[in-house]
Amino acid sequence: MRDLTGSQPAEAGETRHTDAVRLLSIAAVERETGLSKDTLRVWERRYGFPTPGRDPFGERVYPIDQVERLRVVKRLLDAGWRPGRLLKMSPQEVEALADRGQATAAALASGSSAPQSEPLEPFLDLVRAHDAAGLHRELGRMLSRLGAFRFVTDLVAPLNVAVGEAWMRGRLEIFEEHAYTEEVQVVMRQAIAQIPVPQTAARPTVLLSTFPGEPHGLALLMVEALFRLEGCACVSLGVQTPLLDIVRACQAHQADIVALGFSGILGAQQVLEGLGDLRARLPAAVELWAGGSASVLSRRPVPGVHVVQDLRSIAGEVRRWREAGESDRLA
Amino acid sequence: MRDLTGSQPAEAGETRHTDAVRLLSIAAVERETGLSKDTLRVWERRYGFPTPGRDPFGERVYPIDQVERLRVVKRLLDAGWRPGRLLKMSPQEVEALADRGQATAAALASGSSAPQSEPLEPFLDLVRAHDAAGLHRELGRMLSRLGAFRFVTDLVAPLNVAVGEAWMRGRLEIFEEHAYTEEVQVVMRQAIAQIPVPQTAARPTVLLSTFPGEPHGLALLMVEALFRLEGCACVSLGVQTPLLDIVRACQAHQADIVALGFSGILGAQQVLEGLGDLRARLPAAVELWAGGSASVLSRRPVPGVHVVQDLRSIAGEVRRWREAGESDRLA
DNA sequence: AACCCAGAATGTCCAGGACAAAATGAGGGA
DNA sequence: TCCCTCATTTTGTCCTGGACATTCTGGGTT
Repeated sequence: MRDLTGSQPAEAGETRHTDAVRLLSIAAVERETGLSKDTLRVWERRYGFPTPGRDPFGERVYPIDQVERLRVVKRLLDAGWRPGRLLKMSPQEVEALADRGQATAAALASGSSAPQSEPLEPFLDLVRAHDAAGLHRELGRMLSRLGAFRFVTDLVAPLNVAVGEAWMRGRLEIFEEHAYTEEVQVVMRQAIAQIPVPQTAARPTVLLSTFPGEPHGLALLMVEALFRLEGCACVSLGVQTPLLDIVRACQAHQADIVALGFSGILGAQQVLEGLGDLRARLPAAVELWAGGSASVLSRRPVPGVHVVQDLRSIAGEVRRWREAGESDRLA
Repeated sequence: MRDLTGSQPAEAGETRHTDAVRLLSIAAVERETGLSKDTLRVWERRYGFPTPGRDPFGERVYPIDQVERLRVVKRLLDAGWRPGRLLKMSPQEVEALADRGQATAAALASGSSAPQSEPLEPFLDLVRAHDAAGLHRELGRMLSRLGAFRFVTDLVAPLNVAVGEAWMRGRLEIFEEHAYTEEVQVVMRQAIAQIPVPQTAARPTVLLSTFPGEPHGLALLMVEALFRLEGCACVSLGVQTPLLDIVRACQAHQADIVALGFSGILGAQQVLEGLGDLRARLPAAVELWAGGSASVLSRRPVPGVHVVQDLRSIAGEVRRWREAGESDRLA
């Protein structure tokens, strides 16, 4: 493997070191940005950006700042912009756009659908202060104060957005984001453990997972908590389950609903193709729910796939399922 | 979109629908098997397998049974076999190999290092029965009965090996392994939560993570539990932290020990280079511990890296650190 | 306004060549 | 016998440049 992202031996010398840290191979950029190698090459050919250098073997090496710009571009792409325009703009213009674009998106998220989100700054401060214990304590406190439902919808969800945003802008180190995720996960699992388990075989039975390539599992925990609060039986497969295995698991567990999370790292085409494919393989009686921050979901509906726009709507949707199912099952 | 794998509407007729479920695009095969598109194409060119058909646009379509065979091949590949041999064999030979091949490695692992393991079969039966609730209950019971230490060393560790091996042999579906991992993770976090937190700033402070490309986080939880039992302060970054961020986190958290897990997914060279590089970047006073099932660790020692062969030895090693540190700090 | 269509834009696929990294195996000491 | 070294084979990833289905855009028409 010719990975230049930091696996050089220590003896390689300082220059090499510095280079290794600042330069990424095309595979690494694919991992970091979610843009496929094909796309990266064709952008270079067509639009003249990115402009990677070449290593001694003639292979592309991407400077870290171009990778960061690519990340922003990816975000704007998801927001509906088109590459032809974005890639001809100067880095400053792109930055400005990102600021503006996010402002509207943030307003949309916190203004209309999150009317009374908790103040987030104190938590971000704890993350930046590397105070894991303090973050844990404060999250636990908020869990007790708000209850599991509001904890998820009013605190964790907007906080995730804020942290993701800060990370994308370079306002947060990767390790800080990792530590945050870990701590939230601990508290989320604690929250789930506190939800009483229904005595009898509960319906609907919900199968939770993500597609391969989608490593973001935090949202899964949040959704699991909300389903559990509604008295559903949940089976989580963790992240990155191959499609064929989701089908098998659905059969094995007699699931009524398959719920999948999408963070936006997967390409639009991959998401749509995968959902369509899965829909075709699942029995028609099984509902397929998709949610998450990936904007493809709301922009292009997939027949037979139920898009959950807002965490808060899960309760209502479960009620819908129960009412619909009742009449079906009686028939 | 040229997807033939499942985005057909249900009304498209039976034949069409059957095709959609039976044939996968190269992107779908990549998703299902984890083999890259490049690899799939080059195998076809070199070894004559797989032998996908072509759709009306000249693009590869893989029959589902070839995809299944590719999944078996991928498993054997991970077990150390080489494609050149595997792909020239008949499907039957490959199947036979999947059964036989792992017997040796498994005997080696479970025979010597787990002298008084708890009986594992009941747990494997629960996994195979898809009884998540039962598995949860029994694990919880064992946690109470054995205590956290023996729960980790005598039950979870050998159980992980057994599950991994069962999967290798094709005795366990991927989704069953996923469900198992998820359930164990829940109980492990519960176990960790029960360990009392030391009042004062505890030493050593341990930073836990894995390298990029190493997604196996269960072992991290087990190690965290053992460190916590020894009264250490733990900061877990979750999996896949870039090397530089490990260094930064180490600095930010004033860690005394950096502990990394290796499952064997990463190549030998990547592991050794990464460890050497990290060692060079960390202050000399910070110890670097590496553990896990990756065999490289025991075969080739890295100067300045402490290899932890057995989970049971962590307690003793922490004691060693404290004693050594005491004299250092007094000096 | 609603609809439609030509042309531009865009992502994915293909072929076949190249080559570094990893694995293998033979040969030569300790 | 065991271990190390070095040449050879194997194997995955990257490259170039081309093709094309699909989606989007921007008129023009009903």
